[in-house]
Amino acid sequence: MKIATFNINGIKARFEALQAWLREAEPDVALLQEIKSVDEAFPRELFEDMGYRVETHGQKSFNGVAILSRLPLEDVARGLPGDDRDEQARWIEATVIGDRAVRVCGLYLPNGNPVPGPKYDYKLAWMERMRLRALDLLAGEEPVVMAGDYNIIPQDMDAAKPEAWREDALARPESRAAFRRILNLGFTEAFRTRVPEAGHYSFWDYQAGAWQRNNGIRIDHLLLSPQAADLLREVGIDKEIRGREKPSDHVPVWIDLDA
DNA sequence: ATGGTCGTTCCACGA
Repeated sequence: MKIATFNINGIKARFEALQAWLREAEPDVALLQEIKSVDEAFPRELFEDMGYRVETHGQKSFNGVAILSRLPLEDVARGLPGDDRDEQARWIEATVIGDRAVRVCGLYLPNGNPVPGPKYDYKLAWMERMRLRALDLLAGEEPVVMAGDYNIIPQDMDAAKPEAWREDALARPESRAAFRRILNLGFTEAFRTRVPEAGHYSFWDYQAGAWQRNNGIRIDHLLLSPQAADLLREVGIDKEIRGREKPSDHVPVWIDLDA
């Protein structure tokens, strides 16, 4: 079961590039972030015609997450529990029925800038809510994959210029600690556990020729429950996508599970 | 050393 996460930065601007990547990469499951679309405006037929089931959790203009799956989905749930007043569309879950059933969570974690401020407070509060949801999911003792745009640079080795991110919400010690609190529950960060070297990124800013200078950061992650980590076969980042016409500023990150 | 770019929606904001 190949599962990918991809922040597409707007479905209207990206559907052609997304279709091209799906045809080549052939993921069984694609967890999308920043669809920037309400559910009714998402061009679901384009993907259904390619054999994908489509589940969206959108909102107008900003945020929005989706699941594309060519395997059956069960028990779709929308929204991160823990705050009924939170109207931002950043979390979607479903159970994918492959050789094994895998619970997948697609997430778009708040950016949190500027620091300090209400957006940073929201980020940290959101991460605590995510930690509680992760704890619940672990109790099921089943394969769980939580994947998406975490807006977290886990370590300095995950940035080409770590000093440039020192005061940024993506790299602040409190942000990194909140990320580790989730990992420390017993999750495995799939890419880092298989690739120990620095210099692998998933995002390059549109500005200042970041791509051309390889000034990137690694902020898109897949976290595996112990039962999912047992099934891990392979990891990858589809870096070359970033060099194409009309790219997202993120590229797909994926895993292959024996499931 | 600095500024720089997109996407969506509407003429600004978020990243």
